[in-house]
Formats: sequence, structure tokens, C-alpha cells
Amino acid sequence: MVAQSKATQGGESLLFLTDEQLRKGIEAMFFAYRAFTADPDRILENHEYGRAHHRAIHFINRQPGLTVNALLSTLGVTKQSLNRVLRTLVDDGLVEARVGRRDKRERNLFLTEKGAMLERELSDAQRARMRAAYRAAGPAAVAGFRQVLEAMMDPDIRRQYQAIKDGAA
Amino acid sequence: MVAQSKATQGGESLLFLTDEQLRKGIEAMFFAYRAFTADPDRILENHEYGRAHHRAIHFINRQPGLTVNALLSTLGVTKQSLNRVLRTLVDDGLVEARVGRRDKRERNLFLTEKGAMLERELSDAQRARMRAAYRAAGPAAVAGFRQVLEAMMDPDIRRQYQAIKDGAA
DNA sequence: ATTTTATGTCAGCGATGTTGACTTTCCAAG
DNA sequence: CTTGGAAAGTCAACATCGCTGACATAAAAT
Repeated sequence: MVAQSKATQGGESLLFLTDEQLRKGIEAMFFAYRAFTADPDRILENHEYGRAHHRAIHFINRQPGLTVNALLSTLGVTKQSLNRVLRTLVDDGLVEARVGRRDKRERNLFLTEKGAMLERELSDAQRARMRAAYRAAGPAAVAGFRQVLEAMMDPDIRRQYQAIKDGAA
Repeated sequence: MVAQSKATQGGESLLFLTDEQLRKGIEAMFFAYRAFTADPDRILENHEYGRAHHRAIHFINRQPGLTVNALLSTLGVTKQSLNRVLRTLVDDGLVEARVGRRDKRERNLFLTEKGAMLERELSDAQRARMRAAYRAAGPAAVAGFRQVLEAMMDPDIRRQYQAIKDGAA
């Protein structure tokens, strides 16, 4: 039996890798991720959209003008799967797909005003929860949180994640 | 609502709550969770099971003898949804559902030897990634990681999560 | 001129979530 | 003892969102 709750500071750098500690981390990821998606999910219900629509909207908002292929590889789904989602968003007037200037095969994706409104509604809810968690845990905990999450990612994805700098507004 | 511009700066304890910082945290959750589930998902493919089976197996292993109702509320799904998964696990001989001793309406769930084998295979893979991330980030980061995740959970779930003590083998 | 790339689309399948309705079993309270 | 309700199981229908495979079109690249 390992006592840990409040005592993971200091120098016990050998204790924290027990299977029980790892199990706690695994369950923390499960429960926290469910909470993390709960608020947007509630909003999306009213709009007849799902989590996949949210993800597409998020990344189009982050990088306006990105191509379908780029979005595809960021989301890690097939083009058929993304296309189903993207089509409804375009049809409903939330996303605009402009033919590429240089390469006319490409489609550059942008949020319309309507799309940007939904994006704000979704990310406001998600940020509110994240902000509350950050405040409750404090700056040092936040740094550790990000470090562990980054270390958990696959290397290619981590590079993609880090490529978009923090101030990239 | 909108950006907490740098006007609200005063010390570095306020800086970390900009919308950009929060967005990074949100994306870190998304990418890390995908990595987190990737290894078990690969294993499950070979067994014709899905992520839902993994979750059921995990929690039955953690609390042998727990009832269907308890598992239901831990997983946060409907009994119909869980039942479909549970039935295949029982039929395939991975899970045993014993009639409750005190209350015969209840079913106490246990992993069989075969079920325990799959559980080990799955959790070994997941723990390996978690262990690597913990090692890379260091003990202080791990503490912060857990703190933020716990703060993100809904209060009821957090209590449920914390109720199972670290040494609960 | 041919090949490759980017995108879109159709069809079908599988896992996993949902609601609603109904049954059986059995504990517990009137 | 009877009755109400809790625990569990089941059937049907549906939605989202992954997947594969096949095929079409346009445009860039060779």
C-alpha cells in the first residue's frame, strides 16, 4: 500500500511508478476526458451535431484556410468520415470551402459568421471548465499537466501540436 | 467570454489563463487522449472487441464483485448499452456474473482467468505509455497532471474516483 | 500524354451510444 | 401476505461516427 495523495512532492522519485499509481492516472484520464467533452456535447445536442463536428469547427477556427488534407491528418480520420461531417457544415452555412488560389484542387476551409458563433459557444463552455480546473490546481500543476500530456502523445502528433505556437492568434 | 487580454496581467500567476493557453490545454487533452487509447485499441482489434469492452474489463478488475448497477454508474452509460457489451464478455467466458448472496437480484461481476489475461494485456500496454510519460515529465509534473485532471471532473465523479484508494488491490 | 494528387461521393458495415417498452426476479414495507 | 419498487435482462429502433472499397473529377506534376 502506498500513501500518496498529497505527498507527491519532494524527493520520492521512486514511489510514483507503482502500478497503482499508474492505474490512478489512467482512470483520471478517463473521468476527466468525459467531463472535458460533456459541456460541448450538451450544446451540440441542440444543434443536431456531434463531437466530430465540434472537432472540425475547432481546428478550422484555429487555422483558417487550412486544407481538407491538413484537417484530415490533424483529426486522424478517413476522408469519407470527415467528408460526411464537413458536408453538413457547409450545407448548413457554418463552413465555407473556397477553391485554392495556387492549387485549384485544394479547398481552403473557413468558418462563416454563423460557424464562428457556434465555435465561440462551444469553446466558451470548454474553456470555462478548463479555466476553473487551472485556477483550482494552480500554475505549477498546469505546467505539469501539459508536460505529461505532451509526453503521452505520439511523436508526430506532438510535433504537430507544438508547431502551432501559443501566441498564434 | 472573450480574450483575457494581457491587460489583466500582474504576475505570472495570471498569465496562464489567456484563451490561447486554454486552447493549448484543450488540444493537449484531445491529442493525448487519442494516444492514451491507441495501444489498447490496437489490441482489441485482434479480439473483435471495442473500447467499451475495455472499460468494463478495467473496472471489473479494479473492483471484483461489483454489481451491474455500480458498473453502470461508473461508466455513465445506459444499462442497454452496457448489457450488450457485458453479454458478449460473459458468453465468451471473460466475465462471470454470480448471483448476489445477500440480494439475489444483483449480479456480482468477476473476471475469469481468460478475462484477467486480456485485462493484463490491455493494461500493460496502457501502463507502459503512462509510465513513459511519467518518467519523461518527472514526479512534480505528475502531481500537477493529476491535480488538474481531478479539478476537471464533475464533483460526483471526483468523489467516486477518490473513493477507491490508491492501495485498493 | 500520362501519372499522381486532392477532393468528393456512394454503398455498406460495425461499434457504441440513445429512448422506450416489457418481463422476471426478488427484497422490503405496509 | 400482498404489493410496490429495485435490479437485471431483453427486444426494437435509431443516430453518430469510425472503417473499407470502389469510383469520378479536376488539376497539378512529370
